[in-house]
Amino acid sequence: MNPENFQKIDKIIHEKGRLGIVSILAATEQVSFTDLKNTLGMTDGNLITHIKALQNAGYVAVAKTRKDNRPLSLCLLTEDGKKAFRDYLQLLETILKENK
Amino acid sequence: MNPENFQKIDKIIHEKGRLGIVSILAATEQVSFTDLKNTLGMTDGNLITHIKALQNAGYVAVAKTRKDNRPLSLCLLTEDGKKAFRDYLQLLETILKENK
DNA sequence: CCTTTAAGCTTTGAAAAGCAAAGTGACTAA
DNA sequence: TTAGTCACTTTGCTTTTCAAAGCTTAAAGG
Repeated sequence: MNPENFQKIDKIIHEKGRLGIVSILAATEQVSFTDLKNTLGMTDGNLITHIKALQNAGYVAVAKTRKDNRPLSLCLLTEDGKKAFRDYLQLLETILKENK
Repeated sequence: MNPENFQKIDKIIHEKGRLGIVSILAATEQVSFTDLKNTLGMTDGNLITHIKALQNAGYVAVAKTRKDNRPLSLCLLTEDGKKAFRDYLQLLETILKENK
């Protein structure tokens, strides 16, 4: 049991909602705001707040495009985001192992 | 990738600080306030707040004893707490597997 | 045209959570 | 007696979370 591991947890990714967002982006490369919302069952306001937090951390980039004459915000993980997520998963695994 | 898993995460345990507390208690059965503080490197105020949150959730019990004429608060996981932690670890494992 | 409706975000403000500084109370050594 | 320390607790400030309401653009109906 190494207590330092807990302090190392990346709070940006660790949050429930954002963990969902990042997981989806890690699996799917590029996902729209609306798809994220529907998939995760989050409210608009909640989702955009978390996306902003991920953007501020430099983990997610948002490309504002249009489709069928409607806004279409495409979200994707940056390289930093991918690395942060890999590190996060790694750390979780370590913590899991220690707790068995 | 099952998005429901993220919503299932137990927020009480998921928080960084409390995850540390619960892990230690799961491994060590009974730990004093001061030992928790030193092991986790948390401030007094922060630690007691998290312990209270765990108590309110029914996950942790605190026995207030004395030793060498000083207060000694012994913390331990309740059965509910043990179960909640097991479930949490299980869920993390599932999430980890899905992200590989 | 001009209103209404809807999609797709954004803003906002209230509520909850996190955190450390200051406070308390019981002892203890000087 | 009083200054100090230990072991918590309280307090209040800051940050974060979250959903309701708002904004903007676009199509549909009259």
